[in-house]
Amino acid sequence: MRDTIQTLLAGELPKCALCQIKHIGICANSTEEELSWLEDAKLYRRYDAGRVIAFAGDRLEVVGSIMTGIAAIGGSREDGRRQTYGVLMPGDFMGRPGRAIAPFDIEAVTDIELCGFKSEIFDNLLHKAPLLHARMLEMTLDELEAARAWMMMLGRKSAREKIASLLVFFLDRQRRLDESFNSKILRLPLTRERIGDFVALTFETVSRQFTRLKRDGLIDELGRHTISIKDEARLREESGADEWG
Amino acid sequence: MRDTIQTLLAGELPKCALCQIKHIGICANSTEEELSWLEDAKLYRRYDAGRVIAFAGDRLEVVGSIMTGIAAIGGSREDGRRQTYGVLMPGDFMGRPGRAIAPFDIEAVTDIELCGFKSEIFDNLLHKAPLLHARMLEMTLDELEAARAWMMMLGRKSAREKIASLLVFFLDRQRRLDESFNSKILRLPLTRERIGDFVALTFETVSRQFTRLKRDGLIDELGRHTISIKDEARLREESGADEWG
DNA sequence: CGAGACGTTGAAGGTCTTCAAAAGCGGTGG
DNA sequence: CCACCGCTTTTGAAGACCTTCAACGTCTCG
Repeated sequence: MRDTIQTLLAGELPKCALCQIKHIGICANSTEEELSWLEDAKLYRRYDAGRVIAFAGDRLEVVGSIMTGIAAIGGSREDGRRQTYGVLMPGDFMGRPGRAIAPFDIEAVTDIELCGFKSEIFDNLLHKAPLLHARMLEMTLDELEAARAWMMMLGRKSAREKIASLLVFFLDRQRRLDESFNSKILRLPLTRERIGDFVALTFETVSRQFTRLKRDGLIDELGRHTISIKDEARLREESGADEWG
Repeated sequence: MRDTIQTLLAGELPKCALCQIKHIGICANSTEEELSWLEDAKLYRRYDAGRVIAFAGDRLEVVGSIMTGIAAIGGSREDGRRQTYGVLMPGDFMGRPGRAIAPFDIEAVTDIELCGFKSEIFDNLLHKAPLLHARMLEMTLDELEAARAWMMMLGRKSAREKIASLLVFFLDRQRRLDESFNSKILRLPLTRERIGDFVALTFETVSRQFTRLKRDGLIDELGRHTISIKDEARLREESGADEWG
């Protein structure tokens, strides 16, 4: 994070060629020409952990790809009930093209580095760059699929299944991000409350389920927010595995 | 339905110009040229009520726009738990472009007429018709937004709020479909069980909530599957209205 | 070290589910 | 036409699961 700031100050934007997420991001399928357009337009942004990047209804001036860190998309209601609708992790795209108003809250869960574009400029690029457009559609369809798989969990799973599902979900995401990574150690930088927002449980229930999963030997907690998966097969089984393929 | 079959046999496909959903469907923004391509490629399909159009994992040979009727996208698990992820109503697009395998079950809730395309042909059209592609992206983004709004309901709403939400949802959809339509009468051709799949409740709980909403004077049931909205304001209020704008 | 946020655990209570029975509705065939 | 069957719906009672309320423990950081 200090590196990035220095880099920005020095005016040396990291090259796309060196980008960690170029093979999974919005730019993954673009031609050299399209990439050069993107490279010219991009601007890095940082958001500190805990910062609300946008409240539902806000204009979102900058859209773009998460490079590092995690953001959460969610909503809340007057009485305080909250629900996380999805997470944005490295490679994911933040913001809706073609509509500047954010439909939901977006919050930086950890520190975030964004490879961003002013939203009007990105919209223009989208129109003149067909492969970028196609990738956008593909990613949106994937997200829709993921959102639907999530519904089964929200609506029909027990508390234990929900927590197991969450762990499997993040484990798979972590692995997808770094294919070489096959560790059983999961970093989960979320408070119990935020986990509850995610799977629609109270933080007390989340806590209880964690202690039971530990007691049953499926997982172990190494440090705050660091989980060791002791029995992945059973964890998957208990998550009601058929979903989110 | 007999009409349609005869029409098909006679080779007289209804013209796009006369189409009821042309202003909301996938073709809504296309140029004359793109429309002519679509018109040449289109083929009508009918599915009877109750028919499973595709099971999760099936190849979906035909994709396209729902012209009349309702389809449900959902999933189920070995133990019988089921969840509906979304409905397809006139104007909605059925099937995922670029991937022939259906990720979820698709079932015809009522009789359906589909303005369809063989999936490879549609994919090709999508590549050469930029406005069609843009519309596809727009519709997918809308669906994603709707799916996320739905999550708040699944995760955080009480049984009563869920049923109220469902009624408001279908009322709004019905009105959007036919702008002139401002009736307080809602046709809801779903069994209690299917409603339960939708909002993640058992059919018994659905039934109980309906009788309470009737008892409280918010709604009335005219006939099987026909609901009169007696107090729309309160129904909206009780649905926890901020969602699905 | 103290304050504040986060986490754990217990007990009580509420909401929804499960199990069960009966009634309503629609279609079919005698 | 009515009796009968299956499917849907309603309603009740019991029970499970999660939440709520409350207290205490733990970690981190000024």
